[in-house]
Amino acid sequence: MSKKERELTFTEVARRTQILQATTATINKLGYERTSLSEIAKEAGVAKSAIVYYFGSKETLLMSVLEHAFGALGTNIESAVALVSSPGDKLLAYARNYLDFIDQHRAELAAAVTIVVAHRTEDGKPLYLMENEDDTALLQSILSAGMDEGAFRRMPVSEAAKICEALLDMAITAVQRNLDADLTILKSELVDFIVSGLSPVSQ
Amino acid sequence: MSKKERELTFTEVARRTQILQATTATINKLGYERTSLSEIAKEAGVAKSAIVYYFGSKETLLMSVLEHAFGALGTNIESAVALVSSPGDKLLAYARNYLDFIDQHRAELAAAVTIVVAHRTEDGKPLYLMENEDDTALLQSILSAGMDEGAFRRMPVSEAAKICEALLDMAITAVQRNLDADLTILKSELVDFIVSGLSPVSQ
DNA sequence: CTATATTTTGACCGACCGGTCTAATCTCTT
DNA sequence: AAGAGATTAGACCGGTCGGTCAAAATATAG
Repeated sequence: MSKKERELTFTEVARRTQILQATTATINKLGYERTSLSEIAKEAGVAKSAIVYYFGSKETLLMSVLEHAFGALGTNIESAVALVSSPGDKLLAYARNYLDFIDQHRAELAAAVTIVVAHRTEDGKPLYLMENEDDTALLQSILSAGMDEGAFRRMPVSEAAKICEALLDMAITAVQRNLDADLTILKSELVDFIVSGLSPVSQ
Repeated sequence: MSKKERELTFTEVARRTQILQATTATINKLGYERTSLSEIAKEAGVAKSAIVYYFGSKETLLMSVLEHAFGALGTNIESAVALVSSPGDKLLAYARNYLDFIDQHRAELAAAVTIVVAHRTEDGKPLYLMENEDDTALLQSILSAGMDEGAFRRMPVSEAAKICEALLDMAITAVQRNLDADLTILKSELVDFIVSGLSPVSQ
């Protein structure tokens, strides 16, 4: 029963989940810089070497937190967008699901964004400066289709997508500031501003 | 001729300027995490202890970089806004000066924002999560006046100001990604989006 | 020139980091 | 029960960090 044969043993899954959750909690409690392997181990109630045993390195652990959080967010949005057909509705579904998901998964996303903002790759670059076009592919296709059929005003699709993402991400920043923040007003105003900013009849 | 009597000796000003510039250069070259006192000293061509001699601590040095960059930005915007009278014109002056200043002081602002995003205070909180309402006081007053006279649509002033700031800050992120980035399109689209998003006749 | 204050340096310190290693323990299979 | 592999804990390592310190170098003043 070696590790190679069985992909995931019971204890392995349990420990990994436990450590991932402890990592999220530690990041939200202490911030990125103070989140050392020792602190995560203390939070999880295991030895520091247990973390390395299950994740190989701190880097891998942090990337696992990212995959967990953003993977769920992406899946959620994709299925929500697929339920409607017009670009206007798709954009609304995208924005509202994005914001609602943040609202409902505060700890995971706050920790994930803390990592994205603070973690550096070997060459010293933070992850948030390395986003590629693929990350906004769905949004870009919605915007592009909407501009073609006149639902949105004409503007460079790449810039429009970045603007929408930047606005939606404001909700995560708000949660980072205060995990219990009331997002009601912000969510509503962000959706309104995006719609208004893309409106073809404005001015 | 003690330091207490004379506020700023000649060599003191020169060394401080030299070290501040070396700090900016090192941050943009190596990123925040690798910017140690040793690296800054190497870049400046002085001993590590000379930095501590002139700035007291790394923390104070980094805060000095911030004051230098954001102080100049704030002054610039304030005088530009004061030149026009209508809220619509003031908002345009605010946005365009903000973006042009970024365009023309890329190194200083990229380094400053890198610090704001990555540096942690004693309690582990990053500076960008500690912005207070005062930072957007001017913008809020412009937006408030514009809503009162119907130049902008009605919406919560605090949220509107945060949204505008977030959009304008996209230009700094672009510069952080690439110090030589062409900001022409982004600047223009950001101004358009802000105007469009605040337009009272949209929908 | 001498003495006094300022500036500069490099060796050094304690703390903490991510990660390794070894030995002990636990959990199965037989 | 026994042996094998999986799991755990804790001591330990090399390296880097921010910062200190005492001495050396440099200027300034009388």
